[in-house]
Amino acid sequence: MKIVFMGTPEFAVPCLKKLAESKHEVAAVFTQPDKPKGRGYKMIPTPVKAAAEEYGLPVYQPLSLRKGDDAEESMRILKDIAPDLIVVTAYGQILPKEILELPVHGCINIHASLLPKYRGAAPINWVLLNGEKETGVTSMQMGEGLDTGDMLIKEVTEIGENETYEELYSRLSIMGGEVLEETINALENGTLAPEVQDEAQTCYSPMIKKEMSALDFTKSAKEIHNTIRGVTGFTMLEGKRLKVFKSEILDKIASDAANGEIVDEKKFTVKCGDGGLVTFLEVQPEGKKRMKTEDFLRGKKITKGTQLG
RNA sequence: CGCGGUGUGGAGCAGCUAGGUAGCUCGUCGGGCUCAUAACCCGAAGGUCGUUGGUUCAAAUCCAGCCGCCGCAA
Repeated sequence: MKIVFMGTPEFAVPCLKKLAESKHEVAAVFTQPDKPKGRGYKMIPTPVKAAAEEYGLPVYQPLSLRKGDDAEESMRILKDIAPDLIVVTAYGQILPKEILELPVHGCINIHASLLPKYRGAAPINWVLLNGEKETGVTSMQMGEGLDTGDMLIKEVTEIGENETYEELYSRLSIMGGEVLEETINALENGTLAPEVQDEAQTCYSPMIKKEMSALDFTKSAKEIHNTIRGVTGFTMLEGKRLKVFKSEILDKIASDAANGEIVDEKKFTVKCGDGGLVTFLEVQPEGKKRMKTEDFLRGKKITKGTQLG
């Protein structure tokens, strides 16, 4: 089949690789325009662009597919290619109806959740924030609504108790590639069984905002742990920002410490709102590298009773 | 040229804004103690102080450029 791929972040790369290494022809790759990013506003190519270039695939980066000159240009290119299928994985743009209906087999999307739950932009974060026990990847036939299309293939995986966003993200992206492969095989064999999403079970996962990662020690140990896992927590230690990448919940309950107080300066354990205790395992001080707590504590002395936040 | 921080033995840091040949916690190696231990005691190895140039009798410490890493911001 002649396929056009659309995707942007790291998550989409395994899908692109599967396609590029398959017997199918990847006629074009669409990805978001490069953006100045990070210190010094360096222009960074999107991960998908970088991967596409490794395979020598033609890359297009229209500002928009819905309006403007870029949209018209893109439409012309797509019509010219006349793909049998368009695969979309975390592209970051809404496709207009003309494009959805252009390929013979329409457009297929790989989504990082068990639809119809967690439709939307940030399913992986929200699954962790909500402390879900399992999640997965779903492929679907794209319709006009956001993540509302008929489901094709679904794969489930368990979430580890201390699993973080980064870890789950990379696992799901690999699963995404596998689900895509299966979906395309089934499509070719005519064995796909589209399933309509049950609207009653729907829930959305909106984009993450910066404030959401601030640790609120009046909340329970579980909520704090889930915040750290889902969006990376941060708090203030002696007036400086401290990011928290990894943590674990202790079985013990704190005695009489205040919320957000360090109760074990040897392990960096903090008391939470419900009396539960959370130990930070990996942190990053302002202006410093990310490091394990044990390394951090070698250089920085913290004392029992210090208040965070 | 967006703002700011930082670069010191294997790891994390101090020292630097009062220039004078490097220190702490941990790790490593050797030995000891212990029923035993990731515990404790004694000892050792290991650093061109990111890089280039400048000031100086003398620079990790002052000045300039460069490189790298990080926070904020997008």
